[in-house]
Amino acid sequence: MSKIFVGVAWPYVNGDLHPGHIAGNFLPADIFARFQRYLGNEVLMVSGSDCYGTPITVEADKRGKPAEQIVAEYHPHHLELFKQYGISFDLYTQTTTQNHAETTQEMLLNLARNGYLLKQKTKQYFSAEDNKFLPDRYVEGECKFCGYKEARGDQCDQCGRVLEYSDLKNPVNKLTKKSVTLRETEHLFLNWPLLQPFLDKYVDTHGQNWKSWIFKEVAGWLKKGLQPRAITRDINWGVKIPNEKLPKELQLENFQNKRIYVWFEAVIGYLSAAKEYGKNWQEFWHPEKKDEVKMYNFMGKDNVVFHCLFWPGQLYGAYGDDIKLPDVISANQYLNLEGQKFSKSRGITIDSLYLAKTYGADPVRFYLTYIMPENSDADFSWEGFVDFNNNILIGIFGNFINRVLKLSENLKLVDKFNFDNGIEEAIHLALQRSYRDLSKCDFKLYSHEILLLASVGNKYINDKEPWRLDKNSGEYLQIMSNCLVIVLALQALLKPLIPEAVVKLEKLTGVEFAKWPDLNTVIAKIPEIKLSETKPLFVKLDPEVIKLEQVKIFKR
RNA sequence: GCCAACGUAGCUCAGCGGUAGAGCAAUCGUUUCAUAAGCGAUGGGUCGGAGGUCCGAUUCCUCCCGUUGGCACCA
Repeated sequence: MSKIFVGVAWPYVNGDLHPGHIAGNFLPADIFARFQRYLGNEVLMVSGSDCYGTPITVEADKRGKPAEQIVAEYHPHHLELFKQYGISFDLYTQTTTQNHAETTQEMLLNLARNGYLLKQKTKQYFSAEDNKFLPDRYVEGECKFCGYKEARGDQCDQCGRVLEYSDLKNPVNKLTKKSVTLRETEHLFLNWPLLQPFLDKYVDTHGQNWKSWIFKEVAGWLKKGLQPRAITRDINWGVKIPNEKLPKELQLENFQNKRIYVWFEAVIGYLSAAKEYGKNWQEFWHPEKKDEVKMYNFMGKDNVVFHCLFWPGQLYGAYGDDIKLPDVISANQYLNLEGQKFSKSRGITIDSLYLAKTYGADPVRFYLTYIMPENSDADFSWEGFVDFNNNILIGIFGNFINRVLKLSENLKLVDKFNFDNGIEEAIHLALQRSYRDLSKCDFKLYSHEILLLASVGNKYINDKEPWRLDKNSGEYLQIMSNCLVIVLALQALLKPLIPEAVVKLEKLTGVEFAKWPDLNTVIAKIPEIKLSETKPLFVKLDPEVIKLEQVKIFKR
């Protein structure tokens, strides 16, 4: 038995999560965690709400509420969503805990002690009337490139360019429209050039386990050379700087109005959440032998550099060889909706909770995996979903289960029978390939593999036409035994993907698999089968659903 | 602008140096055990564009076009 750490990128709590978050982060992580537990490994799966940073304060200002209240409002929404989708976290916490603050400060102090921090002056927008610095998001002005009047301090929404300070004309405070000026401010920086030799080596050894596009992207960053990066900023919402504990030369003026930067702090949640979970967290993060633990991180493509470079760099810089580093970075591209980006403000979205409640968590989980954006952006379309539900999930998979169970009623089953041509091999292959795909985090491939087996089953039963035979004949028993092994194999294979449906299926067949089985284990279960009255596992959808749901998205 | 990824049948994608593949959709045929599901067959692609390397390129190289992410104060 080995230990498996599953860390999922921490989402902001400034709004509800859309199906893209599920497909890109939470679902792959959950399938993987369930798979590992199913293998008998000890899994610790954690994540939590990323509570700090400007997106939260922006939302808070917009709504005229304190940031704490935004967090308090959305965090429970996320918890409810995970419950609905069966995302099996061992702990889903938030970054506002005392434990997280202490862990973050400890890491910062360690980095200072190990000589990886610098103090540097930078320029930042300053509002004289408020007597405070403003994050770039709070500043707007005219874009130098396209003339757009409401360009944000960091980026122009019209032409999409990243803006430097000199690129924004007539900058003003977005909220009060009073003009702002650039002023010098003092911050702590992480001295990345000092950590680059370590990261070159880390990526060289660990990058083999990553998808090639991730590896190439990270290699591109290293090739350009890392630059020092600020780890504190002028804001009042965040983890406080342990200023008095820092060496004199690193102490900051006016530190009461500064906080630790979110990019630096949020990832530390992987470590602090493990501590909060308690028990044997040290065995995950400080194992006696490094290869007793495998550490996996799941995220969207926007987060790659933070997990592939910055996070391992922070860990190594603070703890040296005394800490476990992430092994596998599994990042996904984005999910679009009906060919467009998800956008809450433009209404291009689906209420994730409604989706699972209305259509069932399992059909949605299966569909999202079937189209998972692993190597390129993918598209959720209602036509695609209904088509998948009716023709693939029910037509191929559900229907096969149903017809076999109906035909097998009242049969006396034994585990001595002969496999017909190709059946044994098809099952063996499905078990073997699914194991391989899940181990490599190729979830889409895994879902396709399973459907292939159901398809083999449909062809087989069609060729054999058992309904023409005498139910008491040996040949009938033989055919149905072949079919039932396929059903049991499907049941076993689908456990990490559609847990609720598998529980229903277990009740129908009377068989359970406590551990990921091999072919012989599946065969051995045949005599244990006790069929209950067969009921369909999934609900067929009226194609009218497509239009009804699309109207909700495109009503404006 | 720079660093990367992606662009293959109507749709979703696999293939990544040797005469273009799968699933779904479409058309035709067929079965009735099954949620009118299943099975078989057929049609459908100058593999984003232009050059280049090679006996041979969807597959390697260069450039271009389109989409996406990142580019250090969004994480």
